[in-house]
Amino acid sequence: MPDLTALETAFETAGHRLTRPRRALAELIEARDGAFSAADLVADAQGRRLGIGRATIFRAIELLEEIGALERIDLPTGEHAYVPCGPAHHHHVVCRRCSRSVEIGDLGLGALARDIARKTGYRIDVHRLELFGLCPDCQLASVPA
Amino acid sequence: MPDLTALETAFETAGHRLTRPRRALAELIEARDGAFSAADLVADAQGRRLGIGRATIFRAIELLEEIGALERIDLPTGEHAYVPCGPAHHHHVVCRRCSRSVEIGDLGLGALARDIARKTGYRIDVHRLELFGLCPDCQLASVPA
DNA sequence: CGTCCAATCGAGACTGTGTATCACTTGGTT
DNA sequence: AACCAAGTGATACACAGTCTCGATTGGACG
Repeated sequence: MPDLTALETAFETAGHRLTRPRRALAELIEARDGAFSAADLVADAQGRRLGIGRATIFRAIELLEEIGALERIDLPTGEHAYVPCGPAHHHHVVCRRCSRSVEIGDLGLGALARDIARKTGYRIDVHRLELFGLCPDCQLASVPA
Repeated sequence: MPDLTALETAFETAGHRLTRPRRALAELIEARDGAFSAADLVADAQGRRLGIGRATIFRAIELLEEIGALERIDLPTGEHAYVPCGPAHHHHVVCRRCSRSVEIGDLGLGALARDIARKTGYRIDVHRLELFGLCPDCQLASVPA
């Protein structure tokens, strides 16, 4: 059973069935190459008449999130988006135009969080850093001068 | 017209009318002393039979956010919460039990963002850092040993 | 390779958050 | 006191995400 994409493999290695809808969704997500909303995925699936139900799409997203193959991003608008990623602790830089994103490592944030814990007295369990801007391509495209 | 709370003052100085519903909401928010959801505020208002419409509550939250007197927090659960704050750039540490929160300054994050921009080639416009954990009080309360 | 069943699915009802509309009210200015 | 733009409440609406349930299926096992 070769030719499994990263997300398909993620389903399998986490001990979940590799069903037809899940394969199709993995493909759609990987074809997007960047952050996407649940609505994007629903639209993609409907557009290709794959016959995949809305609930299945939300369930797949939820599952991939639990597995750690997908992470939820909170856009500045308040909407949710999801971006494929590896399981290690990291953060994302998301292009606000094309939604392509890159992972960045911890970059000293863990130490910063400890520092903040010490100063505030809080015990910090979770931190989230998200950065938004323009990717190199979109910078070029938006500076016609 | 003395005795204006911080949020009431925020409405006024931003050039908006200080109406009865807005005063009441400012009071409710300040009484909460921490992060709250829109639903919390709706419940508070209904509980006190203030006769304030749902739409008015959402409009007040939106307005306070524009003014910079309130900031939206994206909880790890995906829900939205709001926390009163000053207009300067800062971040929040939120207690996941009691929702009380403290502001922290930039703490070198601006420099970190520039560093990330250089490494990734992205032009970074917005960054958001949110930290969640237990405040000192809730740590005490949850360690009965 | 056929059986089997727990995992999964699709359809559609439902909940909750947030927005839009519109006729009515009111703060605050003159 | 009069005026009117800003604001309000009721209500309908749009959309994200969840739940239920009967039907389907992946893949394990013989």
